[in-house]
Amino acid sequence: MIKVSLLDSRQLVFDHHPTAQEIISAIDQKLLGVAIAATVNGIMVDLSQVISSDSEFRIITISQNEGLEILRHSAAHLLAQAVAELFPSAQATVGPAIENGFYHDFYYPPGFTEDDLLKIEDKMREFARADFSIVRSIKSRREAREFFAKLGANYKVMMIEDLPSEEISFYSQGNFTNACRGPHVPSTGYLRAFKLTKLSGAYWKGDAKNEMLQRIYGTAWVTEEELAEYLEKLEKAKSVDHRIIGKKMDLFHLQEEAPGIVFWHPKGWTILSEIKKYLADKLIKFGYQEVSTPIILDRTLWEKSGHWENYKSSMFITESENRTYAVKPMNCPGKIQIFKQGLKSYRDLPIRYCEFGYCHRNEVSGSLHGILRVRGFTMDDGHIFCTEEQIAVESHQYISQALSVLADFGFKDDRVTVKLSTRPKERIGTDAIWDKAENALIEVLNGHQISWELSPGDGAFYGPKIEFSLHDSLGRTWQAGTLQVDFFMPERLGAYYITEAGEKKAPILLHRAIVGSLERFIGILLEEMGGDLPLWLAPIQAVVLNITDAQREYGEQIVAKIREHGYRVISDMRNEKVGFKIREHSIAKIPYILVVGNKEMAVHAVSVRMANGKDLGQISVEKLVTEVMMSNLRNKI
RNA sequence: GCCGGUAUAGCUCAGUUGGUAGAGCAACUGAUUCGUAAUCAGUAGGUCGGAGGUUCGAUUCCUCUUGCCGGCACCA
Repeated sequence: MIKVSLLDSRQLVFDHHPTAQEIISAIDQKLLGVAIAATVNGIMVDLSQVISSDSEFRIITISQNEGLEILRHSAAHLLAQAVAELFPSAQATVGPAIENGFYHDFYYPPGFTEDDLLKIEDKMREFARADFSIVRSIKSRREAREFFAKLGANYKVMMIEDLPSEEISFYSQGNFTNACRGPHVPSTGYLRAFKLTKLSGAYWKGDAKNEMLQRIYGTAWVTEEELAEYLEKLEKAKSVDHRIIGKKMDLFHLQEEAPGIVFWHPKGWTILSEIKKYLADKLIKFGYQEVSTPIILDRTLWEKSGHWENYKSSMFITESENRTYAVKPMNCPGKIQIFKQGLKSYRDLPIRYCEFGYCHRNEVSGSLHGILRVRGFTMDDGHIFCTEEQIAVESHQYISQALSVLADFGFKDDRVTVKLSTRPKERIGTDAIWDKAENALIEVLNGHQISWELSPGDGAFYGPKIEFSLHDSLGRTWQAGTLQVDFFMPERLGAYYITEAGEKKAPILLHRAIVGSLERFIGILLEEMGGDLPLWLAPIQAVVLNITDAQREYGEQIVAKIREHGYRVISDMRNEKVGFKIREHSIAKIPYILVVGNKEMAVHAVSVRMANGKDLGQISVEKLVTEVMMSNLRNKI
């Protein structure tokens, strides 16, 4: 008895080894065929190949993800087929499956328009309805090259040259044939739920030095329901976009005169200040001393540090009285100047400075994104001057501290991606030093109960780094915290300490941040919480509203009383109905809505309603501020 | 920076063969004094992102430009 498991968790049972055709006919076409794949002599193939040969084979089940990947890859082929039909001069290049969908790149200098996208999608549906069989065949490298050369498909010829194998598999559907590793669904009719989503440019081989191709993105699912669900999810994610929340909650704005530099409104600045206060307090407890360094520094300092050479084009430069200055893109050269004041002994190390430095980087225009990627940002920057022997302990502490801080904001391990970025092509220092630094970080990472991944070549020019990344509402990742080992900068800037043996030696510098840019962190936090900030971060923590003018004076007394206890409270004594006011403040996400009417005034109390609609009933003002709100404040999250 | 979009009232958006613009919400004024997510009526509000061009006439067509959006590339 042979069991065949399908993606929708049905099982088919055969009393003999079924052929692929038998399996396909046993599957209700309205359900799913892509669930199955087969192995022939242990090599995974797709059913179209099995149909074309009489080999013995064994049915295996594949995971839903693998099935979807095959489906999406086939959707990319369908897209290429449609483009080939409608735009014969467009040359197809690569078209892989990606998370939630697929894309395909084309060399097509005139460029596609959004109208073209609709036409292409229609053509794809037409071809899907035609239900072309997808048939696999093999060509030699020479045959493959000739095949594409005849079509004038130069990019395909280049791709063939790059393939290691001499035997190249091809897939045909209708009159469209493409080289492809496969596997694919058996026929185009399996593609039922797909949609082209966006149009973009992308560099050939991902290199900005190469020509730009046209990239068409799409999404594909097994069923129409799943497709609709996915599109709905995307819509929903848009509603928690930090840019929209920021506007609705009146937190900040950006304007044309300062692209990428934030105007913080009172409420937004309150959030930033609270986070800064929290972090400053934590850092003191972690053994740091807070400092502040100049925002504008002479060019010669940046030349010594190496930034002038490496990042001049993205630094803001200013001149005065024949001197050239740069607005600081980072805080380390400044902090090194503080370290250099006075003579330091090995006994003083480690020295930990922290600084909430306001840095500016002239990021290229296309990279700006709300407050997640800006040109002016506040870093929770910290620098540890230490000996080589202290690297491990300090790094270890940093990771524990970073994880605990992120957890305080509600980011559990699964919301955080940890990466180790190693030596880049452009770098300073010898390989031996890089080996040492990278190995030190690997050891530290392995000493923690966290999963991490390697990101080769992504380190800074002066050292490797550990990165903590967070995700936005659409799943894009943004770097937050980072720890960077730097063997070079203190030396370049002439910083040293006196060793036990009485010699001068440059300290190791650990650059580290936990939330990174406060701007970015707030953006992510807003998206993560959908704007529902915990009490300690809420810009306005309570609002007192009256029912009629009779309680106006009483209401103002309550406001004064709550404010005395240090809470951010406002009054709303407008001549409006209670329902109207409650609605407004609920939308504004004020955690405590306090209603005062004659009943409350009589017993010196307030009626407490939470923003989420929960009614706590009448509570005395004293109890509210000393117990109810206080206990909520203690819960960080 | 590159590719493709996009910019209309404080906000969200309408506005097609080119004839100087509308709605809802917000704001303001008046009435209403009300018990847990929208009381009613009225008023005001825009050199249609900026510059140039075509035209008798441009929010609309063309060119340039700036910001923003989605990707690509970049991210010390």
